[in-house]
Amino acid sequence: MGRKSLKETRQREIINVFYQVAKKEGLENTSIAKIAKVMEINPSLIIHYFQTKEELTYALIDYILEKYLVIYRVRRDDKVSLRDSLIRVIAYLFSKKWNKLFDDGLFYSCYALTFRDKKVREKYKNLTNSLREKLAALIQKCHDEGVIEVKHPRRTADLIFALVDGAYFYLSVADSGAAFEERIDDYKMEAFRILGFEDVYNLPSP
Amino acid sequence: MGRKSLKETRQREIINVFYQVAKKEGLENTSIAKIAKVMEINPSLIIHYFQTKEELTYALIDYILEKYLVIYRVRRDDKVSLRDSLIRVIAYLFSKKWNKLFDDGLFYSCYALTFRDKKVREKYKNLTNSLREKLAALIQKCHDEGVIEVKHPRRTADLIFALVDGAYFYLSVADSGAAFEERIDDYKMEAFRILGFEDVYNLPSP
Amino acid sequence: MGRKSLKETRQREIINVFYQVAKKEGLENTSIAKIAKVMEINPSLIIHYFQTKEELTYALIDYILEKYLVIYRVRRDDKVSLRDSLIRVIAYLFSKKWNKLFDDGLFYSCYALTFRDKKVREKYKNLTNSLREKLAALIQKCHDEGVIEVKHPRRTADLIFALVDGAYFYLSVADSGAAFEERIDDYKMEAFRILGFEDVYNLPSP
Amino acid sequence: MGRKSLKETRQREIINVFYQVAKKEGLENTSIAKIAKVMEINPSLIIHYFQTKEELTYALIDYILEKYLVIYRVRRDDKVSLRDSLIRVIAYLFSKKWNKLFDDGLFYSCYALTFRDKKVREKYKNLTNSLREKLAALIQKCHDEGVIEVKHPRRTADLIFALVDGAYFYLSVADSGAAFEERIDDYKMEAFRILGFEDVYNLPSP
DNA sequence: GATGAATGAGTATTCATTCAT
DNA sequence: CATGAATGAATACTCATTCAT
Repeated sequence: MGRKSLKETRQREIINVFYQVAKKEGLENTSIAKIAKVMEINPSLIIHYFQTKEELTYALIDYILEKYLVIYRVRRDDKVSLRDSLIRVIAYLFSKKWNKLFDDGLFYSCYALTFRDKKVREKYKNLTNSLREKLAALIQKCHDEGVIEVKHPRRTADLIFALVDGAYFYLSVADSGAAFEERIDDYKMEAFRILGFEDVYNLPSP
Repeated sequence: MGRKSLKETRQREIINVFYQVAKKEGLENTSIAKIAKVMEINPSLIIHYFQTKEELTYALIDYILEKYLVIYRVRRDDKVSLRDSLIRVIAYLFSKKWNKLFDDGLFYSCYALTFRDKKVREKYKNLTNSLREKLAALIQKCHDEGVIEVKHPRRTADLIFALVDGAYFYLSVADSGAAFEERIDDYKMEAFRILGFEDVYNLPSP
Repeated sequence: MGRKSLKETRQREIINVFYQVAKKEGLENTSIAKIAKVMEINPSLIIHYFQTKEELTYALIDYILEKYLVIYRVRRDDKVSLRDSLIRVIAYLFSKKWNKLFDDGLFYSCYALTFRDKKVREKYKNLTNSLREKLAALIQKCHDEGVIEVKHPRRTADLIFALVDGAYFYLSVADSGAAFEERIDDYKMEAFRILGFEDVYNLPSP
Repeated sequence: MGRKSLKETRQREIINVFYQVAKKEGLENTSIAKIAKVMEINPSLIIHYFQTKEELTYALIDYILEKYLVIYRVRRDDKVSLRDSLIRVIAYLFSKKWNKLFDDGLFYSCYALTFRDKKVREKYKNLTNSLREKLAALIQKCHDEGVIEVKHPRRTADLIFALVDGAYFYLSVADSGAAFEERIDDYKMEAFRILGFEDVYNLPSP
């Protein structure tokens, strides 16, 4: 009864193109018409699937934020020690790969919406909190098993993420290409110091 | 030297209103027409003073960035010891007052332009670098005079600013009001630790 | 005879909702999509039943006009004298009840179509004429049986309906609520005078 | 200082074209774009002069309603007796010329707005009232000078206008062309009877 | 220095409708 | 019988900008 629903796949497609266009031209310069043009469909079809531009933007933001939670999905490798697990996560956070998860310009544009849109704020809040909580949990575990000694796991996680965010914020503007990788290491080292890894030299690459 | 040209004061006025409107409605929703309406002048007059919207935006960004350099303008008080001077600066960086220098939403919106606009990137780069350099210079001085012991002043300054930027980035979404002030202290403490002030308890308020 | 086809009942339902929505939002603001939304059905289904929007509008107009013929359906009560019958009809025409038969705004919107749409004009023409003819017939009968003395029954019916239409036209804008009922009486009295009822005081309420 | 204002003349022009287009295609089918196309100007210019479609519609309604007050502007001819003055006005009200003052379809479309738009209602209310008041004043004067004998001038004026409005309402739908002129006379005669002119035969044509 | 006229491209959204399932 | 996909044209309105005065 009724035609086969393409809703989910179509919505994915649209969001994908939205992301691509916004990456290139900026969030504020990306209109429904432009997305439609790239997709070679009619603008009203996009409205058909998302009702309003607002809805579309929320969907984009969900799409962004989902990507970031990936980091904790990979772990759980029995052969890897807890210690190495933590080291890997930290190394990942300060790696090009993590930075490339999502286009920075777009990320900050969406982030800026946070200050005027409650729903967006809630979404970002959830992401940032769950990222920190999960790191805190890992730190706690390491502490419990004697791998490291940390008094306030959540606070420590917060500090590390501050370094991550602060580093990317600055380096995005300050350096491009080669210099970036070099300088990010300073921040990573500080993160290890905060955790009490004074002597981590040759880190396993993520 | 005669009085300031009408042009300059007019331009200031316009940028000021631009800032106010953008703060309320968002950068991308602020048009020349809206600014003109608030000022009760003709939109063409704004074009007359800035030629293009782009120029106007650059002017807004300069206006923002100028504000931040204020921090180093206040210092230079002979009665204050070097040590206290440094403590004050750090305390200032992690204070409500610093955070309130400029509207965050607008700040990040402008920052996002960085990724698509070379000129904007250059401006931000200059600001962030000069903020870090000045802090590095202060740290160096403190080191030279034996107040603290720091191996890489610039690297240390970078770390501290990463904490500043990372902290604000997170706290803007995570907490509002009271909680903010409480949690920012964790980051400040870490900054002091990085500088080697293990025992700073009662900090002079900035 | 079996039960009514689903088609007919569905069509009725749709027209009913059309009427409700148009009453609230205006004829020109009522779209197929809005009707469908209220009914929680698919817009295409409405098209399925009516083919085009035009057809749907014609159906709405039929629906309106049918209502008005009700007035003559009630009569035929053997115990009521001819004279009282006529008085009742007149009283009904100038009553709140008659006025409430159909939403005025919508009625005039549809009426306005008359000037551009031949079919609509024909429909309204049929309604107005049959209303007048039936009143004329009643007047004739009254005349024939000596109840009143009227030279040109149809012309008299026309005059009375002019008073009805003219009164509602004016009073709809001029007065709301209480004043309405009061002022409509002036017109009713004039109608009675036209018919030669000089002394009708306590009219039977319709 | 500044460019010469074309505002009033341009606005007139726009309203004029609005009227023409709406007359042909119906009020609800007349868009800003269509008006602009006919005028060979840019749609945004219309917005420049009227801000919103709503404003534009109000202006159209004012334009319509103004026309109707013309009737009383012509009079005041010293050589014409009061009696003839009144006869002329009545004859005018029931003449083709009065009917042609404004396109009927459009008039009723605008009138229909009355039921959903307070401002429009107020406008129509003012028009209908001032038309009636002015006729009432003339009737009063005629009464005072013994030309006619009328108890309730305003009520009488109301009845006459009910006949006018009711007549046009019906005849617009019922008859076109020749028959119209013939049948309108019945209503006119009734108006004269209401005023007590039993014997007006050869009326001066308006 | 300032206004208002005018443009043309662009915005999100709505509309009636067709067609496949 | 009913749904959802898809279209294409239309809507009011906003925008940055140019130009005449």
